[in-house]
Amino acid sequence: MKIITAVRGFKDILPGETEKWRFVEGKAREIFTAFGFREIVLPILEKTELFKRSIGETTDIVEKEMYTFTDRGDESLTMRPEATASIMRAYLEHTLYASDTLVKLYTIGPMFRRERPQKGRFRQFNQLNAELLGSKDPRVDAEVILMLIHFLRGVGVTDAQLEINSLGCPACRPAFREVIHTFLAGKNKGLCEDCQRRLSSNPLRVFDCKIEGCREIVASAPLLIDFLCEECRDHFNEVQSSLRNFGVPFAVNARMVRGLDYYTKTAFEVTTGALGAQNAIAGGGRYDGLVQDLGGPESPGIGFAVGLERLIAVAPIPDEDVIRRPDLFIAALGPEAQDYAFVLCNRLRMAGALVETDYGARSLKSQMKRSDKLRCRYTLILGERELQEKNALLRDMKDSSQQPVGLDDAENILLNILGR
RNA sequence: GUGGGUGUAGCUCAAGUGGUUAGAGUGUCGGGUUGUGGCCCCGAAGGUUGAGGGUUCAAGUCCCUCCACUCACCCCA
Repeated sequence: MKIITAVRGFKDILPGETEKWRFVEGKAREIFTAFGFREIVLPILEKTELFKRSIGETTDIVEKEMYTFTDRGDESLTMRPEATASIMRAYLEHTLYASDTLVKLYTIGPMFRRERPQKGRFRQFNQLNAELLGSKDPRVDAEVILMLIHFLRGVGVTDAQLEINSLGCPACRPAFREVIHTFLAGKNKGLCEDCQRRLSSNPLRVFDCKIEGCREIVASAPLLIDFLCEECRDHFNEVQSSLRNFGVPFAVNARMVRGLDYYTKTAFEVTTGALGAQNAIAGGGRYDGLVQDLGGPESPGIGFAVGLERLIAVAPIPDEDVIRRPDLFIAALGPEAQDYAFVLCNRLRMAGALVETDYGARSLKSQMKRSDKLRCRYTLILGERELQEKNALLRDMKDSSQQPVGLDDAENILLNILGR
């Protein structure tokens, strides 16, 4: 019979990997907490309308990547493709803005997008999101970015590149769209097919094209940051000076755009060379109009998302740092010793020690081999002779030395040796 | 959605232009040696060669279809 496999693009995270995930999540909680962020846990399923309104009807995510279905009550539901929309929904639904003007939230969990799987891209993937609502101070932008960089360093990622840009606001962006559209329309023959299409749908996207011909044209194109309104320009400058004050290295990439419509002003991306084409491990930006678009009060916000699969793929986390080695292996020979081992093993576990044993009545050789493989610190050898003499041999795996342990108070002696 | 690459044991890979019973290393299990594990030696289990069809006396090998994985486009974290 053929076994059932996981759905395409959906991955199991196996022991050996899970420890790294817990390590990264722990680091995030520790650092985000220090910056005053509180955790929020959100549902995976939302009304489809939420994503259409926030991400944008004509974005790729909404147009062709969402897992959308009609449930038994004839309601259109969608498995969230990102977290910001849900956070905004909860923010409004529970009027979180009423209790404090500044709301800082983070969340960790799976997102779903039906794309073709590829290196660093899955249909279910996990994101770490942080959002700060209620301030449009540019120093807040820098602070959020600082927190992100600090976190990445905390998990060992030090060679990542931070790029920032300003996407303008409803005051200056439409005018620039006209400028760029006019500019490109005159040279549209040199553009690739995709970019010809983008010309009408979203001209700003042409800046992001990797095709040589398009890049050449774009190289001489006017840039949005040269057309920013005064407010946006000042904001962007202050974000940059704040980042410099913090000593956060960055580069301005005037061609960076984002795939979600709600971004305004500051946008940023963290990339690494080790991931192939999917080189962004984190991205985010400001979204000053989003809450209002969803029917709420004026609440400027900024946030980012970290792709955890990608981060864990590049973060240098050695196994030794995160996987707990067993303290002790009890090798028992014969039924009586096994009975004894069963009791001792579990008593030690209840006292907090990580203890392994073998139940198969197998040879000492086999049991020692397993002890080695599990990299147990100590091995306790317990045979009939030892039972009669009321002791057992405790072998230190590091230096091969061994010492007898009295059986009458083996539990205490062992806990003492194991440092528990 | 569009291309390219790859599918043989749990894992990494072999099997000249089709040709006996599809092999090896590693891992697993058992045994020998060892002062009681590591090193070494012996043995065993483990395969519908991704699936289905076709060509042929004969298919892991050639052809077709499908599937999966993978990389890239696209998009994004």
